[in-house]
Amino acid sequence: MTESVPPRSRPGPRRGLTERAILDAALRLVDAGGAEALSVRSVAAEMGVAPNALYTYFRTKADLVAALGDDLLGRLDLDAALGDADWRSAVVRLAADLRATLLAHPGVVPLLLHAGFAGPRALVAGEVLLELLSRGGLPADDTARASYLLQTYVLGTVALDAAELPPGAARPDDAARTAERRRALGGADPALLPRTAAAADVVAAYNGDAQFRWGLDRLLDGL
Amino acid sequence: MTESVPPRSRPGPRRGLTERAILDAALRLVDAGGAEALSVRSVAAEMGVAPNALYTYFRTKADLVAALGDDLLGRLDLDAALGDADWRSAVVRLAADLRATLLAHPGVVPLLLHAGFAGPRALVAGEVLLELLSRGGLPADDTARASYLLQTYVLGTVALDAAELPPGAARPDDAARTAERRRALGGADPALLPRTAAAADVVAAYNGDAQFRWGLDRLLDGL
DNA sequence: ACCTGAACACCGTTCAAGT
DNA sequence: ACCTGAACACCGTTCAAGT
Repeated sequence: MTESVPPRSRPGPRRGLTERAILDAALRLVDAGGAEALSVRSVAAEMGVAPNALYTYFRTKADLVAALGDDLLGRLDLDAALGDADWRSAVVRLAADLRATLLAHPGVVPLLLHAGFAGPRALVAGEVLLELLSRGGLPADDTARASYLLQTYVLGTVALDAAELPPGAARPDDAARTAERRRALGGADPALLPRTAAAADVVAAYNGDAQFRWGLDRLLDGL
Repeated sequence: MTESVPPRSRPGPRRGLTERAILDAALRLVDAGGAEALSVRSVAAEMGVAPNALYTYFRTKADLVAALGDDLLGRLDLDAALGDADWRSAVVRLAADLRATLLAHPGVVPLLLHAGFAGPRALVAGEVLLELLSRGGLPADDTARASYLLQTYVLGTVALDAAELPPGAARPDDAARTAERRRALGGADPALLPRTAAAADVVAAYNGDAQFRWGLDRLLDGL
């Protein structure tokens, strides 16, 4: 009998290969294996296409990474923050949302930090933060600087937390966090670093979210 | 006439290839070409040895990167901070030193963020920060959390700033910063992002260091 | 317009061998 | 102990060609 069409491996368009599907596949890979599991070739393999097929949708790998990061920022619930009558709790809500969204995909964090926050979704989120702060009645210049301050705080926190999260693993509980912090102290002699040894217990005893909100409150108190 | 020893390309030990020299070469490459200019092979080429020669000194590239980051933290002037009679100005001094040290080598920043701050030099610097904060008379638990807060702030600031610094270029002045911020807004319609457009001018009008110290002061006020 | 195959100049790392 | 040469399984990207 004559061969019918070979399953699917000839040139030409395919439905199913879209920008959206590529970003979903990329996020899946990063979630499973961390930032270094993301390559043009691994994404292509995940989608069952030739590596260079992706260049129809993204000009370079850097563009793909930027789009992946911005896509994540597009998932923030900006309306929820804008709808909060109290400006300060609205800011806390937005900051916590950003933190949770990024830590749900810790492998993306180093990619995002390297790429910067210049995508369209990032700009919109920044605009919302400025709106919320302006409701607080700060002097105009302070609003701009406070926005920058808040962004750096959230990013710094997320960066440090994400660096501790091994790819593909479940979020560690408090006990695991404590163990990890102690491990990070490594072979260092606790007698030489008495305050560090003590602080590791204190910080680890709070879960990351409580620690995050404590710092956020201190920061808002200073404004 | 008979050939004397070929210049130097045979197996066997060489003086000049040391951990220190490797880190210096690596830093030179990162300074010149950014984080992606750092490869095991590029460092080896810079030193005139075979790529695998480096594996005598570092088990993996990740180990080399971690050592590079920690080496930078070892350049902090901890004694200057400890010698400052006023605890608050000592903290500001240490934070500014850290920021300046990292931004002097912006290409290292993404590497450092990914690797975390778990090296011996990082631990010692953290210990000093805790010491300074404890002089401030905070409750013991707050000292630990304030230390974490300060670290995240400095890191976040540096990460955002470093993402804007092109590798190999001179530190941009205020005019260049303003132009860059406007460019980052890209094709975005300023009418849709009115507050962002206004804030870009405000933030860029301050140099990064003044902005950094403003945030640091707000933060310390909240403690 | 959208995809494939083949190729280019790279990677990090390992292994056997030389000094 | 310290280095080289050669090889392995990878990269991102480009180019010509097929539908």
